[in-house]
Amino acid sequence: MASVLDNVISLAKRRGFVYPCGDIYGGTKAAWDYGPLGVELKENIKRQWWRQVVTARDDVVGLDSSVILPRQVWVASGHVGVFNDPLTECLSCHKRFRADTLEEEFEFRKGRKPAGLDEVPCPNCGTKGQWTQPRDFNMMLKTYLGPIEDEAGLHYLRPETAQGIFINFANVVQTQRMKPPFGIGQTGKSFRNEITPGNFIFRTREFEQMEMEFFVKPGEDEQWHQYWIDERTRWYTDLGINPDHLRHYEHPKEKLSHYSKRTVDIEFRFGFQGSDWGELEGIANRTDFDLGTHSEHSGQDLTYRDPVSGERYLPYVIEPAAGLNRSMMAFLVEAYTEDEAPNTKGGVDTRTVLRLDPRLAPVKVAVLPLSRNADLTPVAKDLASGLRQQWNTDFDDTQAIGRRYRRQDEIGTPFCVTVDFDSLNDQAVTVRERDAMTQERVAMDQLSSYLAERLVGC
RNA sequence: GCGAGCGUGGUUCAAUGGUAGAACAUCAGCUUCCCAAGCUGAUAACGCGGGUUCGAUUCCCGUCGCUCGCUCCA
Repeated sequence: MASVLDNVISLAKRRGFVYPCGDIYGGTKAAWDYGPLGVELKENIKRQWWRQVVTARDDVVGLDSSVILPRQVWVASGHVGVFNDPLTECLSCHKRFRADTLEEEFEFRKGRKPAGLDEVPCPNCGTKGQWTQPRDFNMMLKTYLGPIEDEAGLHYLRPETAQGIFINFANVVQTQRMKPPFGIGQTGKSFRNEITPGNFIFRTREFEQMEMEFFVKPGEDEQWHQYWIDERTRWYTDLGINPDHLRHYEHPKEKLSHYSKRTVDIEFRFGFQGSDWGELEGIANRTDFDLGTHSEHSGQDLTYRDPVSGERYLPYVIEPAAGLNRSMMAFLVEAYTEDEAPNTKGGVDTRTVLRLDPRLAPVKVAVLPLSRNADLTPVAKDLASGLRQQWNTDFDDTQAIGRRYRRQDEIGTPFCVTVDFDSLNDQAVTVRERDAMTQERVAMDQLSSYLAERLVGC
């Protein structure tokens, strides 16, 4: 029995949302390319995020920083240390552990340092001393700038977009005259050598983030944290996610990241095997860790001086960090529905409909001549090229009209415009709406304003 | 990276140690065609490499990819 998730994945591949990367050469592990419809959907999601978090506010500005950054940035951020764990694997049960943690725990229990890993039993299965050589698991992707591959050219691809914001904090404060509380938002690709990629586009080594760092006065951080948790949750529900399919996950204190005081995840009910829920977005209180560590490592004073009180402080940071590819998957899962629809044969068909919010739908309007015909086709083509200046518009005159409606339903197109033989006389067309399948006769010269009323924000 | 399972057109399924068959989908034509209609025709697959063999999609090995597990976290 195929799950909704399976159906969504197969629809995404079949209709050109997502393709396996490097397909013709056998593929690349857990990497995906976004097809013509996928890139539209992704861009639409990004645009809605940018609107809510950046342009619709007077206290947030945007940024687009480099993907490749020097090693020192990642030393300061803690990523070189944190993502460089020497891991060893039990030869018996194949569980992996941090080698240094194993030795520390041994010392804690026995009161002395172990002579080597040979002496340490596996915490999982108890087998003693059967370990692989500890290996570095560096989560960051390396590259070398300059033609010679040496240490001096060693750079990392960013594992998060956030650091690009922190190192530009002073630039933005100076040039934009920003005063806390204020934020800097950025979308873009990040890279992590995940141990366990998978679940379609949910976890990949190359992925796209939508992050915003909101700088506040210490002491005001907790209320702003809650504010952004609420704002960001509302964003998802406003774009059509059922609140029952969302939940908040509070990270337990002992599992918090090295930079975080409190983190709350927004999770979506994806319906994965094993655990249904998966994280869409983490909203972290990063305290003054980042500005502090960059002050220290760079030697640049990143404190903010309040011009009224004269007070100097290092702002705290509230970070809503969302995964674009994940949210695209969530919107697809949420939108996917199968209806029973009567067909002309007197039977019942399954009608697959992507009930995407019109703002997210890759195609807004499809223009369909009732049949391929020397009179109808040119009229419909003209109509389509007019609409295309404003909205992403499909034109389709193949096969039967019913089939074309279903095709558009499957990719979530909110409106289909049908040009028929009456149109040639009355200068009007039939507008068919996706969800209710209602049909309305609209004069051609009114069509643009008719659609504009129904495609607000697109 | 390790362990287990799996790889046949776009999708879902067949068959076979003697070079693959169907349905749906797609495309073209006919049909004044409003919810996957009909008729005719067409395109299209054994993941890749090696071995055994007269001959491999089938057996063996390797590799690549997918799924699940190792908690990675957007």
